[in-house]
Amino acid sequence: MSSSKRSKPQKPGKAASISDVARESGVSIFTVSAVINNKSHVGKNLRERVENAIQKLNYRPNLIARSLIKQKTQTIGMIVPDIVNPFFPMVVRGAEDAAQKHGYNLLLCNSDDSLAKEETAIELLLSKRVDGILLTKAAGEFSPSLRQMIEGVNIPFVLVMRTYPTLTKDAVVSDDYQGAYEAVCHLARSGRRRMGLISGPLKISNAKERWRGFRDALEHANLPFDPELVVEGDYRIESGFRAGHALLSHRPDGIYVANHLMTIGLLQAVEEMGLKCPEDFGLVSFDDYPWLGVFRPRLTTVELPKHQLGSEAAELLIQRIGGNQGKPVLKKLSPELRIRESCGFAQFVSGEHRRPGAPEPSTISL
Amino acid sequence: MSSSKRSKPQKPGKAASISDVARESGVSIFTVSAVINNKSHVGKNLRERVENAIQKLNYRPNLIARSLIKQKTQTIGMIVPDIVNPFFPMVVRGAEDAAQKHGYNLLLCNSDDSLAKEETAIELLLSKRVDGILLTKAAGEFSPSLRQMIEGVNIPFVLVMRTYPTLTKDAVVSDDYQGAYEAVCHLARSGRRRMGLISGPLKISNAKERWRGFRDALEHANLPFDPELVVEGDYRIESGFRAGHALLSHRPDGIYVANHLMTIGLLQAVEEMGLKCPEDFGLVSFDDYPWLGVFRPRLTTVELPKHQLGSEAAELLIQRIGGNQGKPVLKKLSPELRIRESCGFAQFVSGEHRRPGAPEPSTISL
DNA sequence: CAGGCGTGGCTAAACGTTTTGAAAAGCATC
DNA sequence: GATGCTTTTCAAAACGTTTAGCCACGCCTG
Repeated sequence: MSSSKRSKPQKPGKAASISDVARESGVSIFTVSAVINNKSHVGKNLRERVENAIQKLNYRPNLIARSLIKQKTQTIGMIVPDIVNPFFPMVVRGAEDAAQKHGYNLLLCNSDDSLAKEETAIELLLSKRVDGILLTKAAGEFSPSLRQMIEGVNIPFVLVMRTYPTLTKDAVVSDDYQGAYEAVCHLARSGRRRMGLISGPLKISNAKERWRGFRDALEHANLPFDPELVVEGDYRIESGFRAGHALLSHRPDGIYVANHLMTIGLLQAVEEMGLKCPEDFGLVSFDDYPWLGVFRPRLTTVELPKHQLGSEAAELLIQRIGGNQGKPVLKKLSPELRIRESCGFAQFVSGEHRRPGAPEPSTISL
Repeated sequence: MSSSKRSKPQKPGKAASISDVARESGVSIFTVSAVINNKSHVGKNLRERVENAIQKLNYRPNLIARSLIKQKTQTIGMIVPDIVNPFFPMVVRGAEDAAQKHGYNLLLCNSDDSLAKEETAIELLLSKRVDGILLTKAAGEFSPSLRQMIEGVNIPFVLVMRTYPTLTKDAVVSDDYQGAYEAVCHLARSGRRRMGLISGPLKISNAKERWRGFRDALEHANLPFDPELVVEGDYRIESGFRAGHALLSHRPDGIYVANHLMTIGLLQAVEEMGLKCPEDFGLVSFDDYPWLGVFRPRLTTVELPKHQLGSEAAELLIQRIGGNQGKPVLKKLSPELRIRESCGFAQFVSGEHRRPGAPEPSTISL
């Protein structure tokens, strides 16, 4: 109750500050702070007084001020190409869950796979002093100045889904090579011979990996690699549609598509051309989604552990933030081949309809 | 170059601060600050010296410190039930685009439609002193203490997609009543008589609105409202599946489903029961998605302007942050009926396949 | 030459926390 | 009563900005 030296009264519209609480309960700021962070060395008596004042004033510590002094914001920045691409929500969710668990929040940015937007986003995140950044890098190099910035300031980065040759940072990716390899091997096992690929942009690491997996699987199966049967798309629906037209005109009997959106485009092209899957060609796609249950034919896919990808990346980042030094780590998560109808491997396909949530009809964990 | 009184040297691992720049360029902190915020009153000479120093030190203003003094973080919090629900990514994207445009960032939280998680999230966002909050409210009341907190601290909220009776805040929603009304009218026009509804949780405003639209459309069409033909789901796939089984056993000849995920579940039930759409019943769903192009039959849907929903909400919020006082606003955005095959309104369905990106076969803007 | 005024720059206070170093208080021991 | 040891409390410095208030200077005006 006694008046401190320079305590100003709390303004009406403003949230209470720690000094308001101190004044209200007649103790010093230090004691209030101690109570908040419940340090042991506060007397029962005072602690109660302070807690009452906190209740009464509806006090809530200002984390901005805390961030300033602690030099930690408990926030991590996450940059994805586009949250609307159905691949990313689950990754973001995984990251958010892990972040949450450790008391971090997620500042989300979309780069649209544009280097310029990516740079702007990173600069902003650095200015906001996030504790670390999860980055699904757009294709292309950082500008030298940004690069210098990144090296200079000492906050950890973890690359998600895409590695980058000249960027020696931690990365959490799916084993895309393996996924593609198994997918194509499976097509070969089901009797396909003229194998086509709708690839992602080869400047992006995972597209390149899937391309390599495709190629090596052909070699392994003693099948020819025909450049005519490889079309590069950009991971979007429209490009899958165009690539589908281009590819199907060469009559492959097996197609592997490197992501879900392009598969949607492809299937539209397929219908337009009056072709049938799996009769005319076998199909394996990447990424699995709940709504695939409604697609006909049921798609054989290589499913990536999307949630895990996000959560492990966040966990790793948080470890780094916590001071865990050491060489950059490359973590590869195993994809999982889910065999359904579109590959034409009939014996694997159970006739009964699968209830939602029930186990997959056939699953090969790679 | 001259030594200031109490300037400490920059530590190696740390990012440069404004005082480092001041020392480097031999001016006061004030001048550096003026240059950064390019105030007019700085001489050309000094300005250049300062800019060089900024370059050299790779200086980047600390927005945390700025936030502390300006009492603005240039950050808005956004709480959605689950970013993995395909409805929300586009809404979030809309919000992010608008936020970005005005120099704000998005702090994203998932509530899983749980009141507890929602409260935790709001408290955290308030502590982090976001400038405003975009909220898709979970069903249920705020706890009194949180409510008091929200009223006390003076930051604006904008409700997204869902209003809430006892919460007099701004809201941006879709006109769900109208959307449902038109959907059901359309089913009636195409000759359906026994109309069924798979509804969302009626505690959620938009589910209730869609329910009302359904009921009134029946009345308008002189059709009976049969409680047996109304099943309440929870907006998830699984519930659509169960609701589908329950509903179809009563043989409706027209079904309106209140969101996309439940439609997926329904379609699985439909197949399992060996029924055909649109032969056995007409179907209209809510929300449109790119992958619907692959669904058969093509779904007639009521599309919501998802991106706009997010961006208008963010714009409104930012206006409020900017000090725009006034009564709470309720903004309703018009949905759009996209007629395809599933409603069985054959004459509207063009035979040719629609290319991606091409205009919809038939669109009725409500 | 006094007074007024714009220009360009500075000092210092403020924002709301954490934390260091020290002091006061309580208590047992010598 | 001095000494030492804990326990409890405090005042003040820091974090990196913005900004109000002030001052020195030069120029014009009367």
